[in-house]
Amino acid sequence: MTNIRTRFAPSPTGRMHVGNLRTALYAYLIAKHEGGTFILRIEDTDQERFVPEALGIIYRSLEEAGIGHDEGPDKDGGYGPYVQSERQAQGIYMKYAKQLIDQGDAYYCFCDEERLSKLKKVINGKEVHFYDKHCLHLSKEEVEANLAAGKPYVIRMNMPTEGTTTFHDVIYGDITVNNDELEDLILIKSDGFPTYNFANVVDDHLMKITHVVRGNEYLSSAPKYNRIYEAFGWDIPVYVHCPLITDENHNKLSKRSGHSSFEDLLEQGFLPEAVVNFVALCGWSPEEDREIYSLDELVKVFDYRRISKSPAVFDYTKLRWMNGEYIKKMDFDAFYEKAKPFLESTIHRSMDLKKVAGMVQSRIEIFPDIPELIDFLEEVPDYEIELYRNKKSKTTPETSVEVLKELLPVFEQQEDYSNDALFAALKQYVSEKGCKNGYAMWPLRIAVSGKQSTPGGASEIMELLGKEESLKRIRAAIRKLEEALA
RNA sequence: GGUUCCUUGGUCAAGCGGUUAAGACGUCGCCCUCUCACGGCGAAAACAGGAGUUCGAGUCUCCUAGGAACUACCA
Repeated sequence: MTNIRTRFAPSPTGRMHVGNLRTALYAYLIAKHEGGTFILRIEDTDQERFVPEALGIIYRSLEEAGIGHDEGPDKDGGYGPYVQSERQAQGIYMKYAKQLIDQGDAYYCFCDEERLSKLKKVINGKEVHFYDKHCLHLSKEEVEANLAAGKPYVIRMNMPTEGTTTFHDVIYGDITVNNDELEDLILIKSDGFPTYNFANVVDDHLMKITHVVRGNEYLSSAPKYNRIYEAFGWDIPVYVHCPLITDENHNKLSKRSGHSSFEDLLEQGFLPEAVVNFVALCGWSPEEDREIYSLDELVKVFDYRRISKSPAVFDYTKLRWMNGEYIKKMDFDAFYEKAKPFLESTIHRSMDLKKVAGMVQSRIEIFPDIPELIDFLEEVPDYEIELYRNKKSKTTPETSVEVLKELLPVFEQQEDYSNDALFAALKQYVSEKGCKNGYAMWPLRIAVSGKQSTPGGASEIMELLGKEESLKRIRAAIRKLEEALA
């Protein structure tokens, strides 16, 4: 079996779209599953859209995702350079384009914008372009004269107008189009840079890419690329087109959704492993019935033939769930380190933050969930006394004052403010009074937290708060209730 | 408009001619429980429609409908 070589070929124009992340992941998994080579190539042929920071984003994102490349701009594997602008500077693309011209498969085109715009049509509010092969019919002399005069030009592929072209995709099968649908696409732009179409084909061949993994948006143009391969007489790689990832409206996931890029997600408090896991399952499913996979496990089980054809909606809610699963499985110390900033920004009084972290670990899905869960530890929020009314515990504001007043001296005398000791004291009170746990626990919890639900119960909260603050809160609650009931 | 692709519950999806049509998220209910969460158990919820082929179709073919992508000197 030949060595599998796949590549991820982003263009440095901004943040890493989750669709791109998934493409990178699949390309990586396909290679690694077979012990192959994964290559990073930078497609910076569009100077206008190029943003320098994007390079850093690409490296950082791949690293955070754990998707390491074997070859790339920073790791020469003998197929460099791995940046297209550098390859362009070496004249690689022009050399191949000229070969095509010599063969009669491509031609110079001197049409200016004015002429081109006359070929545009607007159908249903959309601009539709087509090129009429005008410059194909230029005589050799005319071409020479134009070139000598320094007239700007592009190089176009001369597509056949009769017959059909078929290409094969592992996911979608055979796709056949009529050749008259094929446009004479531009190979080299007037600034001397290659287009994506051309650079991609040339580089994939030169870098011996065996499996081309890319988004489904290229599916309809794929037959055109086949013509280029054929004109050169090159082997056509295995195509793996991945289905689109869409938003809830089934449109291409865009920046407007607020979570379209890997960086967005990390900023929102998601763990990179969780995002990778989630994105792997967006458009692919394992043979076994299971959801949680580490990257290494994915490498083992990934079978690209199980990639699905239909587009997948990006389910933010499920991502949150999955992130929660990863958080619950985190080693406590690691969790604490990640949670610390959120803990410290909401709690300023002295308290055992590790205990707080422990209470919160099974209750959050992303780290930014922490503050609103524990804000009451810093300060009791303003609350309605109706909170004291609880059907199941059979409590009302009236029963609550009574209980709190009876409990106050108990806790004033209590010296050991550990959870266990406090809970024992409460149990004793409950059994002496002959009531249900909740009858006492509920009002006490409300008194010290001011919230309907809290991470941890009354005694756990009091342990964190300590004696002084706990008593202060109980007294304040009694006052609040008495005033309201008076 | 043209071309291409897609179509199983709200969402991700399994299924590859014979199943009570999995599972997960979400939703709801119950249990556990000092509230909530975790955990456990359970429920509601789907083969877009129509013709064929076949003893038998979610699975194969065709048509219709819906959706999406592409249709750039962007990738």
